[in-house]
Amino acid sequence: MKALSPLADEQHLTERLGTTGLRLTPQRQQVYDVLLQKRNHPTAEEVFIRAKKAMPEISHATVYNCLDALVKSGLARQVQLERGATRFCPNMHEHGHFHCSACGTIYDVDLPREIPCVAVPRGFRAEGFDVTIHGLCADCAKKK
Amino acid sequence: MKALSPLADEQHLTERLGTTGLRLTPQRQQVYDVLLQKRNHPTAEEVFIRAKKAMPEISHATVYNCLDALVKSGLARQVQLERGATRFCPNMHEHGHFHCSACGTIYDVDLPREIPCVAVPRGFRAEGFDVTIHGLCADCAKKK
DNA sequence: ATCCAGTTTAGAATTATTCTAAATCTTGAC
DNA sequence: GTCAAGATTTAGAATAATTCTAAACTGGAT
Repeated sequence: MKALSPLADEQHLTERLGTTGLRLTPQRQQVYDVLLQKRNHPTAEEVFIRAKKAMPEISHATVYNCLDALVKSGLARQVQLERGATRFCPNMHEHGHFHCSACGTIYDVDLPREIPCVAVPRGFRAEGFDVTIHGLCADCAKKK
Repeated sequence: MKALSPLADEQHLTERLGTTGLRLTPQRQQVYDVLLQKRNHPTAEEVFIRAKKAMPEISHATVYNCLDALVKSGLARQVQLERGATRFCPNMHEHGHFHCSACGTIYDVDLPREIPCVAVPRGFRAEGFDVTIHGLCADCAKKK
């Protein structure tokens, strides 16, 4: 019998990965455990360092691969929109962004007039917010 | 008399930059014009390439500097949260993120139960959304 | 046993961003 | 006007983040 991960529910992992045709591997389990163990929104590099402690042979590329696998199968989120270069926008009116997950294009979208108030923790001072919607743009939705 | 930028309102630029103690320079004006001319959420590299056409001696570092200046003085937004490494989060419950602009820490925050519907353009298929609030966390707000 | 697709590995390559030091420009004080 | 201080720009080096590559490994299906 394999040692069960103390954190990740193996069955759940296998199931979720399965939905995207991906396998549960020790590395993916390890990376997932790292995310669960300390929920401080680590970077890929931090995940790599922490995963390496338990699994010294794990490589950089594998951590990226595992993170992709987790994100694709809905087990983790990228806090940032996408990897790669930062994008800029001169539209300072209140608006949100729509990010097409197929072609990567970003569109401005209107936000509803009524913005509900988000409760921030005591002592926090909110200055603004960003809303990003992800999905498929019209062109990519048609092609599917 | 200096050639007036066809797009950027020089007075407005000077004013906004001034609020953060920054000067209006030809490079900043150029970078701002590039953003205004084609609003396709370009990366810094794209801005560099386009700015170079009108101002061949402009350097990479200057483009980054100008973009920073524009963002700091509220003339442009970074579509992504912050530059640098992408962060990951295993919390798949509906929640938003609070990003402290002073220390960079990211906190999970609850979203209101009532999420107003955002109208996406016809044919677009929305799959999910992200909300990020920026401001100061309690610790950093106290220090100010 | 063999094949196949998926996965991992080390390390190279590429891309994105920041840093450095010198040169240039502005502004305000004299 | 002249000068010093500080801000800004520049080219290019340095660093950081991410992706790519080719070879080796794995586990399940034939």
